[in-house]
Parts: sequence; structure tokens; C-alpha cells
Amino acid sequence: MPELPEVETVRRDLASLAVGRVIEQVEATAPRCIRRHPSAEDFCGRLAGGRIGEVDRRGKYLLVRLDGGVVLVVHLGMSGQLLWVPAEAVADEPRRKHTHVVLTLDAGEVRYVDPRTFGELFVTTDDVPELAHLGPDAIAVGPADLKTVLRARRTQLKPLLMDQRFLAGIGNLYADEILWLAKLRYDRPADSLTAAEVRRLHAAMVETLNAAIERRGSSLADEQYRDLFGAVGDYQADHNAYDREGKPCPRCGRPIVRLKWSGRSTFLCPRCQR
DNA sequence: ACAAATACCTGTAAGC
DNA sequence: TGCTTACAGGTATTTG
Repeated sequence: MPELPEVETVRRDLASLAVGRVIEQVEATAPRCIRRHPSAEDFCGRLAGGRIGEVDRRGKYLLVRLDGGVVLVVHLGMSGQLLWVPAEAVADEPRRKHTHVVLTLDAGEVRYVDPRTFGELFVTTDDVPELAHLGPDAIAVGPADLKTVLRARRTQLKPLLMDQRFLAGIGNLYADEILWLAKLRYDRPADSLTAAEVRRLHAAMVETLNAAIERRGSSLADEQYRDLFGAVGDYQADHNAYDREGKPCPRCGRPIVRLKWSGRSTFLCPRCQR
């Protein structure tokens, strides 16, 4: 599930490959994946001929900035992948099922593949008004800002961490990992945290996200998340709580518990997390 | 006005 | 074996 660390991994690799390249051709075959555009012609026409300036990220959104103030925004949703195919390999690698968008650069193809089509791509202006609702990036937020966020109206800690309006970049997986490291329960009222607990949460957030980026993200059993080169991430091996139901808590040895909560799975150590 | 629930999707796996 | 059902969950929208 692409969250901040996975998107950041793709961002770095895409930047190293694509900056300075020209988009020679664009194909878009799934209307749902470009649903903000009236037509494929509109989407493709705005990109064709553009030269890639830089590749940024805001939360889980990838921002491919083209010369002239045009921005291609990519959100991978649940099952989206961006895959790089070098020009010399294009003929040998047929496009996989669910390949919905292809950008042809002078050095190769960037293919957008997404079975569940929760992800999307759209072209906008460089101020990206569509993302104005996003809160500060989870990896860049300071302790003081986090304190402000926690005083928000929402009550419970986990949905607040996952609310992109308050903090951008955290999803279900990293919320569980961060809360485990911070020794905090998912259902703690956000405004009940002591100053020390807020500091712990902040440290856990920065540490977890940076460690996951270092390991190129998490891929679960379904291996839905792949990087730009089709490789899985390594961070799942370092998970302490997520997807570890029944396995011992690395801190206290008691089994990790899985809860069905708010329609989603939550993994925690009921002994360590208070 | 806010928060909880639901719709959108398909591949995989568990269960009968 | 083959079918049905449950599940994964980010975001937008609907409902309460």
C-alpha cells in the first residue's frame, strides 16, 4: 500500500531517471484513472512535448513538474505502480494487464499499472490547487506543529494520524507502526496526550518513516507495492506490529493483536501500547 | 457541522 | 475441485 515511504522511494528514482527528459508521447486508455479530465485527448495533450523539471512529493501524491508551470500529479491509490522500461527493453516487455497510462520519454517508458484503479493521474498548474487541503508532510512536521494538530476536534489518535488534512502521508500500515513505536493506543483521545507523549509520537513518526524510506518501503504478501524497477520493498521485515497478528511483540513478547476497527484492521500490542 | 459509513475496484485466499 | 465469500484500504461522497 503506497504511503509516504513508498511514494518517496518512487519519487527519488523517478527524479534520477526523468529530470531533463522530454515527454514525447502520452497514451491513456482508462478513463477512470484520469477521471478529473474530460477526455484522454485533454490529459495527453497537456503533457505531450513537456520537459520534466523536477519531481516532488506532497504526502502520498507525486508531483512531476514540467517546464512552463505544468504539473503532472500521480496518486498510486491502493494498487498503483509506476514502472520504468528503458527504451532498449520496450520491445521485449509487453505491457502488463491493467496498464492504463504510458508516458514515452526519449530514454524509455513510464508505465502506470493499477488493477484496482483507486489511483489517478491529472495535470494541473504549479500551485496544485487540488491538493490545497493537505496538511503538513508527516516527515517534515515539527513537534510544535504536531502538538497543534493533536488539539484538533477529532477524538481518536489513529484516524487523526491518517487524516490527510491534518498530516499528509500516513496510511493504515504506518499509523500502526508509528503508534507501536510511540507506545500509544490507536484509540487514545488526541487531546489527552501529555507533552512527553507528544514528543514520543513525533520521534516515532520521523524514525519510522525515515527507516521505511531507507528500506525502500513495505511490500506485503500480495506484493502490490513495487518500486519504479518492479522490485519489492524491504521494510516489511522490520514491522513490529502491522501484519504480525499472533507473533510476539518485539518489546514484551506478548502476541500482537488484530482488531477490526472502523472497517479496517488495526494491529497493536495491548500490553505495551497505552 | 461533524463523524461515521459506504462506494469505488480486482486479485488473492480462505472456506465449504 | 470449483464455487462463493471475505479482505486488502485511500479518497470522495453520502448518510446519520
